[in-house]
Amino acid sequence: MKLIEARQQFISSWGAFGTHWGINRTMAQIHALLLTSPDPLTQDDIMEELDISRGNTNMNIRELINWGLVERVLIPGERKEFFTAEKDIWKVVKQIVKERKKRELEPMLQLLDKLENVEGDKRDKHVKTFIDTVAGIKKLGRQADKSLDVLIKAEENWFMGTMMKFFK
Amino acid sequence: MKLIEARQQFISSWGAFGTHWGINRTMAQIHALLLTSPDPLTQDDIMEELDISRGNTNMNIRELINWGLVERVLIPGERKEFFTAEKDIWKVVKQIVKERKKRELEPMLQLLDKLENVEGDKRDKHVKTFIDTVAGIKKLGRQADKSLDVLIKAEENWFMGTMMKFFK
DNA sequence: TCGAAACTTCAAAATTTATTGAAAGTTTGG
DNA sequence: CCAAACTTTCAATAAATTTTGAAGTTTCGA
Repeated sequence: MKLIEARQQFISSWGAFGTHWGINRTMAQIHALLLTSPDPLTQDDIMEELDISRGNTNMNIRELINWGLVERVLIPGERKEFFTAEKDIWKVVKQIVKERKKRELEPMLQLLDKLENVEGDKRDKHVKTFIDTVAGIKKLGRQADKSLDVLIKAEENWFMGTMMKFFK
Repeated sequence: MKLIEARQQFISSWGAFGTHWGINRTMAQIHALLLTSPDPLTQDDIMEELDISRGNTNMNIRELINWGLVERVLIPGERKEFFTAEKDIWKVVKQIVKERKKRELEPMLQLLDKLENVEGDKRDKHVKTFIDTVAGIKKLGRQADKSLDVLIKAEENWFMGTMMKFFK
């Protein structure tokens, strides 16, 4: 398979993959493009490669920067801004975990705390089922939260090495 | 907070939560409704509680059954079918991990295997960056795949207990 | 300070995804 | 076997999301 073809397939699959994870297709494709690009690209490069509009490109680059996955690069003597993606996949994973934890897991845990204090008699099976379900999710959620904190701080070699050894 | 209100909030939040994870709102809401329901419900109960159409309800129940999160229950003397959700959250998590691994991670790894065999000279930095990126994702992906296999087979107490102790 | 290049914004349009509801299909009990 | 009760399907519709592109703003060099 030729590079051009392989790269296109990677970009397109990464985009489709992203949509299963609540990330929009274009954002994932821009990320894939930058991940496989040896040098930083300009907004115009990205527009052209992916055949998307200026506005769309701009918005999604900005969003990738918010996620900490892409950064602006200034190239001396160039007026335009260039963009580059973090290539160390372990760092990428940690960054995504960190953001999603903050944006999704933590608010959910806060909500569950509130919901657990529902009024009513636990002898009522409706009340009991509700409280037990919420408590169960909360317990697992808190454990996951702590485990993810460790992952976020860990070095790849240590974390993965230990995981593999540990779980044989 | 009253039960009715708390439950509505739970259902609605679970639905919103689902949309960030590639699960449609209604499917997540039906799941939340069943999770917090002490007894099995019929399709009509679900339609009424969530105020959605018969077709929509039916499709999403079927999808939840495909995911292994909900099952049909036959109640003696009743003509209608009843549905109930697995209440053990650890089992729910394992089931979701198992399905997503199969549906998403495994196909992605297969693709990466193929893409890594791109033609070309590694001294070309475009080729090199592409191969290195793909290889990096693949390596981490394979490790994640194995770790998830362990999780899927594990008991909650063992797994979470070890995680917490281990990572202190 | 000005002008052009670069960047950002956002309302409207296009696309994608979810939902409805009526028709077709099944199952069950008499 | 028939009719009633229930379930499933799917084309049409509605809703949500993404994309566009042109107008507006900022930045930089001369």
